[in-house]
Amino acid sequence: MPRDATEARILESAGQVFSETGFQAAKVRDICARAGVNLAAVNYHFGDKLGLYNEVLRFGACAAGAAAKFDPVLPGRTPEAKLRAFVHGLLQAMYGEDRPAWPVRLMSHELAQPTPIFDGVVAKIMRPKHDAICALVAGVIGRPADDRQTRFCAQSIMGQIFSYAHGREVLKRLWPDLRFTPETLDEIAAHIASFSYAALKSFARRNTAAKRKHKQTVR
Amino acid sequence: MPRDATEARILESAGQVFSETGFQAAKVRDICARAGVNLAAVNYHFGDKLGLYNEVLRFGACAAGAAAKFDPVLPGRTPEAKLRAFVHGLLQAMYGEDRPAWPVRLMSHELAQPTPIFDGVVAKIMRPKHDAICALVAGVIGRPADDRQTRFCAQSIMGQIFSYAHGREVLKRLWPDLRFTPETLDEIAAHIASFSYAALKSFARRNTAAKRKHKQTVR
DNA sequence: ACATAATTCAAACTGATGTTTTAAAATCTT
DNA sequence: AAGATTTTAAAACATCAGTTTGAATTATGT
Repeated sequence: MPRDATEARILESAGQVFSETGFQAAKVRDICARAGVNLAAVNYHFGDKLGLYNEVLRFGACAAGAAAKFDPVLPGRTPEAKLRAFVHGLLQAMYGEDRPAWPVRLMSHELAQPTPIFDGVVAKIMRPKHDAICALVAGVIGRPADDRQTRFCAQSIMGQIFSYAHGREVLKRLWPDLRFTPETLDEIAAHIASFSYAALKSFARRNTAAKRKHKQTVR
Repeated sequence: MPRDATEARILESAGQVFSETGFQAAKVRDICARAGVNLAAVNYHFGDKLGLYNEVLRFGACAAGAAAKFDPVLPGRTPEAKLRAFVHGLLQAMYGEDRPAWPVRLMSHELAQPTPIFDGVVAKIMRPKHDAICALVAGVIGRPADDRQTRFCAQSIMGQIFSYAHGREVLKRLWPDLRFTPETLDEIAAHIASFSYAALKSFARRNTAAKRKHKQTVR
């Protein structure tokens, strides 16, 4: 929500600087220099450094959240296709070529040390994704959406996805050749989807088997 | 490797403070106050703030790495049992009741903004785990250890495990009731192992089927 | 017990950095 | 176009925080 060109430029450079160094270590002088604006502009437009950070975080989270537009229904698609679309949407939002890289890195800092804004980000951005994946998982394994097994499965799927974001510095060292081209993104999404769907199907089989056995013993 | 009581106290409090706020935002005055030592002690014993941080990181990484003692052979066990032992070992190292919580949080900060030390940590601590899980995966799915599919599977497993560490602030908000008791740790390890093993087996089936088909067409 | 070295302490120092100030320039309003 | 308001500019301010200093204290070795 930048109101004019100056604020927009500050917001953009602030996103970069904050994401590189975190809130504390980021220097207002750096941000202003990169934005090509005067030092006082930050205080004038955003009150203080923290005010700017809040705005940046909200801005970045909204951008990322909006990018991961997930059609939870996709009528007529198989659960695996839905899962794959979901995973791909999130990966795209984080690693897409048209996406700036800084919102993800900013989130890494928030994960390490959440600011008060983080609550809102989780509630508005993460929670919907989480609920969507829980519903999808629940449908496949045949358990309620708030079931313990359902949640562990949802965590397993989310964990795989975000490992490519928050574990990128490890990945970069363990697998330096991996490039995040659009094709690779497709490949990763396909992998996570088929990996997870196979696991879910196995759980589904086990669950129905257990249910049948339970029926038998009750009878 | 603290040489005396003062250094040990500084190291301990520094671990806490650094893990709470990251390197830059951590204040030497805080660290010294918590340790109950004079402000100058840090510079006297560790040269400067960065020297202390290096020592803390090395100390924490070693402690965590040593704790995750994984017997990669475990002769006679099934692959799934091995996988479960592996997962449990890592979770235990990160969340075990006897483990201090700060090394994990410190790693979160390093993931967000690696220091030069991080290279060494990955090489010495992460790489062995990664290689071990790659070998295990390779054995199950019937592909080489440096195969692309193998690596994606390894990433999927590692991602699930570390999601409980680096995603804890999200998890805390999305699933506030979850408590990390020893029983829960067992439960999570069992879940990740069976989730992943089911996925791996499915890949194994698909791979052998593809191989057979390939043979057929070649013939 | 003494001398030497090692450690601890309180205080001061220095540079960095967020913020404020005051004036000039630009923009908008009527 | 004139005046008012908003925006930019350069410099100064004030505080915070890592480091240094030199004296006081404690430990060590002979």
